[in-house]
Amino acid sequence: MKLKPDPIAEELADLAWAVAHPARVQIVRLLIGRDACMCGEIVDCLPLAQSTVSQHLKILKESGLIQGEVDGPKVCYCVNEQSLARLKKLIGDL
Amino acid sequence: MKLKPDPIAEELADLAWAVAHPARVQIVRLLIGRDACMCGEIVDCLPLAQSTVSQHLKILKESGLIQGEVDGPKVCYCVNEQSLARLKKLIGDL
DNA sequence: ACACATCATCGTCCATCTACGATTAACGAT
DNA sequence: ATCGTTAATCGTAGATGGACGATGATGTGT
Repeated sequence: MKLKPDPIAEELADLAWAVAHPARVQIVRLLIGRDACMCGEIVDCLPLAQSTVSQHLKILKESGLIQGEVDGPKVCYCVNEQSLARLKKLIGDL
Repeated sequence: MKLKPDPIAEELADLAWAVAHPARVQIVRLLIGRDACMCGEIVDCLPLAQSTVSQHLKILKESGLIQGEVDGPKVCYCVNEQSLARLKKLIGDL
């Protein structure tokens, strides 16, 4: 009767968690819209301190939804299409 | 350049937040699978205390994803198809 | 009225989130 | 080598989440 720990439920929860904050939703949409974006631009677009944005980026990175490429002193972020597709599928299949 | 507070980002974040926990994902799937379910059954299916499950149900209810109908001393929960569809659309449109 | 069952709420504890300023690390340019 | 830029990390503070047991509220049945 008891449900077992469900890996898919956890995967979905983790991905959903990544977008469970307005700032992170905006970051993801920003990256989708622009295809790629430097960290500084993202900071400029949000009413948050640089360190706070960096934390949100870290959360998104850990979820796999986005990835960052170091480009000299800058970091260029873009969405990970596979993870995004995975999120869409898991939600869509609910 | 600054993004304005985005109502849709907040709506998405709120709905995503509702399913940003494995137990809540399992509850939602349970309700989808059974179409409707008493609170007690849900408690029996999860390895959590009754009060904890009740809290998760409250969160899901506040998000709009599920709704509960009082049926005597029991409460029958079911998914709110509209909210679920809304979540799917918001995620799908990302 | 009373006992029982069902579920919500309260109080508590610990962990994590969110936000910030300050600092550090890494790189380019002069 | 040093300075300025960029971004991550550290440290901190306050708020919230998640878990539980205990209690309260509501309704059913005897």
